[in-house]
Amino acid sequence: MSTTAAPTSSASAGAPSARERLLAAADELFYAEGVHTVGIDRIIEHAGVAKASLYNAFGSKDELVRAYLERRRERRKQRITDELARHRSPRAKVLSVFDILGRIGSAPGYRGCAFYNASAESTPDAAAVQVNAEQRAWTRALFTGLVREAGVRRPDALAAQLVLLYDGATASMYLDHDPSAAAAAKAAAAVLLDAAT
Amino acid sequence: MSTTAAPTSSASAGAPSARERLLAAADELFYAEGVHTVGIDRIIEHAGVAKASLYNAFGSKDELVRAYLERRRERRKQRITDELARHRSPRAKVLSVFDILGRIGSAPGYRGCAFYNASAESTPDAAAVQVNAEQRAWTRALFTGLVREAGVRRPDALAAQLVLLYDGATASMYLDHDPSAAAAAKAAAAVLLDAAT
DNA sequence: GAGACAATAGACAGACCTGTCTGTTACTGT
DNA sequence: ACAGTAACAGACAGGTCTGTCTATTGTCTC
Repeated sequence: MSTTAAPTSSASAGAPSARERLLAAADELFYAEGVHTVGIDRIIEHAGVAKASLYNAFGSKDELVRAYLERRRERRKQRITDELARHRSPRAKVLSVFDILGRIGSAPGYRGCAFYNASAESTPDAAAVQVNAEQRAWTRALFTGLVREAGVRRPDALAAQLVLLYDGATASMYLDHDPSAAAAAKAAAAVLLDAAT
Repeated sequence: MSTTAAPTSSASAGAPSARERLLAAADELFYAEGVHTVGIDRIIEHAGVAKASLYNAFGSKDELVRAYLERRRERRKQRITDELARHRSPRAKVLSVFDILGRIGSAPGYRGCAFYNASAESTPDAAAVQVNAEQRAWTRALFTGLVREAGVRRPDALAAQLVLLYDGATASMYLDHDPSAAAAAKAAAAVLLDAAT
């Protein structure tokens, strides 16, 4: 016991733990090729870790998928809240979300929404479906709050439309290999916002 | 030879051919559970057909997936062109597309875009990805043409936004189990259309 | 130095998948 | 009546997948 660092996170200056290397490998391979296509063996090989370590740390592949998506979810939330803090008006905050989307979609190796993709590959009871639902609820609540702050009469209705643009931009950037969909979504969001205020 | 009906389609009054029963089973099972989850054995059992008949008719599972998606694609095109013929103005035609979407999303067993879902489960060289790209190009061209008819200055830009709403509504209806997303998309489309004309 | 502990490599079981192949049955046109 | 054809049932091969288990190595604390 004593003050030994927990094995689930890296020691302050040491090499990353097996758990973290597994998460990094999962993040890379699952996103690039899909949670179904990528098998356990490729994950552990890429992480340089024994199979028993994976099952010791996560218990099953499904739980590894959950941890992979949860980490993405936290990252996305952080990125959005950080960006929102840089703007004052609710209008600018809403529009800046689409700027983030554009930067995400321009990154090399972009393959669309990790949550949607993992859900589409899974059975309805899988962890991916749960995490996806959580992420969607968070995004919708975010837009609803911002739109309400902007003084829109019926915030739910406009927020739902902004979510449509958000989802649509995500899909279009991926399937059409065209990050400009985010800018189109931003322009549409501006029109809808102005029409509602 | 002579005037024998081709084995690929049913005789005028006879029972459906093995090929058609396979397509019907594929349409049902692939859409409901995913092209990866559903194996060959379940398809042929559901169709009441021998395995050799499947490989004789389609050659591989991937080609069965292609045929399944191509059929869906034709059905969707037909449904939209039929609906468009019932309206006069380009504006009404555009908006009616979202009415169709709402009816599709309200049907029991709706599970989102068959093309996207199959693509997300497949490797980039799979038939699903090709058919998906074709379907997207068709939809985009449809909107572009209608918007041009409506006299919009830059039809491509508005058409891209309508595609965003189309994709977004498809995703939202599925993931949030809420067909009203189509109505929200229709309302947003009306605002964008009016702002552009 | 000794024991505890975490991680290692890798074999293994059991299930599932695609695709091939053999042999049989039923129908259809001449 | 008979040849040709389509479909049938089902075994089989060869591969992949998840998850378990054994046995070994290295490291850290007392």
